[in-house]
This record gives sequence, C-alpha cells and structure tokens, in this order.
Amino acid sequence: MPATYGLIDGNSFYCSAERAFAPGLRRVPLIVLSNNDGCAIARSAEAKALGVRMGDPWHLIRHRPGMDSVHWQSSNYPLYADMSRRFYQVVAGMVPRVEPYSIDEFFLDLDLPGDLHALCTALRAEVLRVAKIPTCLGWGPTKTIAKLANHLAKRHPELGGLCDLRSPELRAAWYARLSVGEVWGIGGRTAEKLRRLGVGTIADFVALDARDARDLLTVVGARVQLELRGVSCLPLAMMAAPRQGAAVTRSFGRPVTRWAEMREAVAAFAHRAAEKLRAEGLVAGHLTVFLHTNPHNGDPWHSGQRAARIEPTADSGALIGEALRLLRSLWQPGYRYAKAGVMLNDLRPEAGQPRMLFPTRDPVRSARVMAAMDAVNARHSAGTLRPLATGLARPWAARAARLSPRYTTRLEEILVARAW
DNA sequence: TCTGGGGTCCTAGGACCC
DNA sequence: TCTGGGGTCCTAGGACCC
Repeated sequence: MPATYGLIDGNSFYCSAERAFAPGLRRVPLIVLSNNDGCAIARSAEAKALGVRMGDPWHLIRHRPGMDSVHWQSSNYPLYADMSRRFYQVVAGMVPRVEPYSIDEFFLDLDLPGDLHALCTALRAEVLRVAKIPTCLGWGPTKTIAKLANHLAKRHPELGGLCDLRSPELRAAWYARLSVGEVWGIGGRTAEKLRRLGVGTIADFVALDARDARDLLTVVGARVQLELRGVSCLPLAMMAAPRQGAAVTRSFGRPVTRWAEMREAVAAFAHRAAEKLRAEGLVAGHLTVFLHTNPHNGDPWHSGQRAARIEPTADSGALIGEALRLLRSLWQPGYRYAKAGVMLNDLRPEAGQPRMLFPTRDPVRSARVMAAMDAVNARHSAGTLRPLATGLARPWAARAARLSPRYTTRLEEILVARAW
C-alpha cells in the first residue's frame, strides 16, 4: 500500500476542454450546460465569480443581472472523453501507478523517490503544455486525505495549485477549520445529520467514537473516518472494476405525448445501450425500462419502471424487442412524458456464455449482423446504420443548440470550425 | 418553453419458495 | 398466550459520487 496518495484533477474540466480549441473563450465567463442545454455543469472561474452555481438551471438564471456576459456551450462528450485520454497519457507518462477515477481525475501512487513538490509542479506544467488542461494536485497518506488536499488546492489559489497534507499537524489545523461536509463521501444529508448531533467540523468527526461513527453512518462512514485519521482503507485500483450495468436515459427536447414517438425513443436508447455492451464484449441478462413526466413544471405526475430477466444478449434487435414489450405495459396515454430510459444489468462476458438449449435466435447470425453494423458506424459516423425502430425524424431528441465541433475526433468538423 | 446522465451501494417491504 | 426462518427476486427509494 503506497505511503502517499495523490489526486490530480482538471480545473473546470469541460470549460478548459472547450477553451483548448477556442482561444476566444479564454477570457470570457464560460459555462457548459448539461444535456438538453439544461443546467450549468461546468463553470469557469469568471462564471463562478458572477455567481453561477453548479446545477443552476440556465433558463432560470440567464436573465439575472450580469448574466449577459456569460457565454454558454452545449456539452460535447466526445471532445471531453478525448481530452481526458490525452490528460491520462501525460500523467501515466510521468507517474508509474495511476488510477483513473473520473473523466477529469486520477489517483496517483506518489510513493516515489526524490522531491515530491518538484515532481508535482512538473506534472501540472506538462499536463497544461501537452493536454492544455490546467489542474490542481493534492496529496497525503490516504485517498480521502489526497482528495481533501486537492479540494484545498482548488479553493485556495494562494497555494499555487498544490497542497501537501502529509503532516499530521497541518491536517489537524485544517480539520479544525473545515466543515465535515467538505469531505469526500460525506454528502449534504449526512453533513446535516452530523451537524444536528453537534458534529460540525472534520475535527469533530475524527474525534467521534469509532463505534458511533459506524452506528450513525454504516461501514461507509466508519471507513471515511479511518481514512481521515490517516489509516488507508481504499487501495489504488489501476484496473477498472468490471461494470455492473449500462444505462441510457434521456430527457426529451420537448414533451412526448404520442406512443409512436415514445416507442422510437426507447428503441433508440435500447440500441445505444446494446452498442455499449458490444464495445466491451458483454451481454446483459436483465433489462429495465422507465419513463416519467416532468417533476418541476406542474404537469400531472406519472412514472413507472419495469424490469425483466432476459436471455443474455447484446443484440440490438432482441434488446429493443424486450424494451418495447416492457414499455407497452408502462405507457399511459394522456401524459406529457419528459424522460425515459433503458438500463441493462446482470452483465457478463459474451465469450464463454453457455449455449441456450432452445435459443430464440441464431447467435452466430446475430453476432455477424451486429459486428457489420458496428463496423460501418465506426468507419463512418455513429448512427449511419441503425435499426429502423429507432426512428428517422427523432422529434424527441434533446436540445444541443450550441455544440462545439469535435475538434479532436472529426476532421470535417474542424474544417467547418475554421470557416466560422 | 426551457431543470442532466451515468454510475455505485444500501435499505425495506412484499411475494414466493423450501 | 403461543403462529418459523432463511433465501431470492421484485419494486421503490435514498444517498453518494463525478
């Protein structure tokens, strides 16, 4: 187990990714909106200074004073995924043991010889130079402390983007000043529960009797407490754990009221989920479909969810068929549906699946058809070939009014971008 | 008019089974 | 008066994370 864990993450990662290819965005307050151009999910420092908060619905705050200087972008996940890959390559080139934690964060084993401060400074500079992503880096004896150190590096610019929490004395000083809700794994609900019991700071929480921590917050909270005390419970996992599920869920660009539209949307979600499975060589033995109306706008509420065990498969047609069968039992006309989704679970490797005694389709033929479709879509672009059930016009598709070009993965979009 | 998507883990009651 | 226990699966929801 490493003696020192590090955490490096990108500052306002999606904003930084947008700015990497659009110098004109570098000096303006910038936000990136969630799917459907809904909420602010990334804000540049300038946008934060203007009071845009994480998760603010843009349509509710855009008319506030000062907001007209804020530039917004639709989210562009292929771009961010590619920027993340570049970020990772730089990090992995300088640190031997790296755990990808999220699209913009990596845990590091910093149990390395030499001047740690100098290494971390060089790492940040190299990520900025090569991947064009500004970062912060924190480190300490456990992952939870590294996460806290990273949080401090971000919150306190005077630290120069770096924060070393290896010293117990330094940690104690910060613990006394910081709210327990700032700890990784202690969310708003838990922080409020603790506050009502007189546990306000991290120092209060660390001083809590271990049995009380466990009784109050289960094993999860007990582990957080141990980690904050400097006892490492969370190892570095360089290999990603096998995924347990694959979900495709979307808010619609406008309310869906017609069965034909809902059927097409759910078929498209099932097809996309099937593509995710095939990309990883997995099949699913369990499928869930859900739908619901808008919980925010006063529309009559209706929601439903239905699941079924299925013959393990990654075949788009088979999964669409199962999804639509479940959807039919959920559909109630007369409602304005805002969102639906398909979730696949009980995933396992396709290879080595036992042969069904009475298969309902020819598995060899299915695999050939899917492989051919995936190959065409990889060579041309996603959605070039797809099951007809997923619809042509797609009136339910999410809004994305200001999508940046996929600078790093689509040559034709760069050419369009240059013509701007 | 417009309020994200995709994960993980945990809990709880009811149905059903042996 | 006393009315089993343990397992799985289902639906639903809560909490947390990015």
